[in-house]
Amino acid sequence: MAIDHLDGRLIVLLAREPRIGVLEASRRLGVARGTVQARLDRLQSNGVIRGFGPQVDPAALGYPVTAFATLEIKQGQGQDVRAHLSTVPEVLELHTTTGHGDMLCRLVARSNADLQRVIDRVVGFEGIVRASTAIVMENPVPLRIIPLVEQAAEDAG
Amino acid sequence: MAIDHLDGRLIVLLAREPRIGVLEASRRLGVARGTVQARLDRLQSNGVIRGFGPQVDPAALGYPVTAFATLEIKQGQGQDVRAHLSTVPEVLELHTTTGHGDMLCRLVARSNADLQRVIDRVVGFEGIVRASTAIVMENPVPLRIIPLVEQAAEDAG
DNA sequence: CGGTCGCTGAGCATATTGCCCAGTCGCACG
DNA sequence: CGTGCGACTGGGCAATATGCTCAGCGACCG
Repeated sequence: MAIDHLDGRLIVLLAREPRIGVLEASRRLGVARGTVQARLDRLQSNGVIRGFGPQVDPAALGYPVTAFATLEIKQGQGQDVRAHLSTVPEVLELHTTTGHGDMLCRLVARSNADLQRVIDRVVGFEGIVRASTAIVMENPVPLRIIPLVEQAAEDAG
Repeated sequence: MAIDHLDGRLIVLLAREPRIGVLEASRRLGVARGTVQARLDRLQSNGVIRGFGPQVDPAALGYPVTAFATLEIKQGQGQDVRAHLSTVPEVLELHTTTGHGDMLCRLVARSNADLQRVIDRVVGFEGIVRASTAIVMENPVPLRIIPLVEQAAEDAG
């Protein structure tokens, strides 16, 4: 669960240059190939590295509009709402939260007009009392993990 | 920018089994290796596939608490606030939005108590008028892209 | 009709992988 | 203090994948 400095360097290296293989990574890090193999295996079985799936840009797919919707759910309808939302392709992510709303979801759409269709589909479900949507204008900090990995590596030595 | 059915199958295949190479992918898809190579190159230069970086789980790194903070910014302080937030490792993502708040950011922390420290650091900056935080309890739909890719592939043929 | 484009199937040299081994080092434990 | 364990090293090996090239073929378009 805790990662050391070498783990941190490995993850950062892979994040920056994903195409390099184990051999090249071992050269960059100055350690033996077997070490990199072992570390990678451990990080993956630990769950620290969940996988190396392709990072797809919804905008390039034709969905340039992103929005966050805060949903208020009728008591006891949580399960149904989750099932409903998971069937909507434009729902990229769904969380249940504390605070004003009960759920927060990330949506994408083909345009602002299309966003209306998506929202209608999202909230067109009994159990959702109210929805409040915030459209994303800019994304100054795209989803990132490197700083946190470096932090974790330092904390652990 | 638009993807066809083969592109869609390729992306979905890579998302499900990232470790397979070009050759294995061509076998699974029933097309020639060169075709897969060409499609992959095109998808990457298109920006549809941004890369194959490791997907790191913050929880496994020791940051099991996720929260979303809505920030209200003093007029004209946007740039400074962005720069400030980008220096905080626990800020995984930052968006500027329409609606009640001006910005929405995703935070992680080592515990609920640690979240207080993170929030203090985030809002401890002149220019941030008010912050409202929602702690994530469950994540019924983790960040996903496959359904959207399938949708896009069908739309385009 | 000619030209272009995408896909196929193949070949080839090179690089990488997965797997094995013996040897070294640091360290905790008895 | 000695022992055993775990991690890392450096090497070797067969099998596999890669990057690259090529000719052929069918579809489409001007």
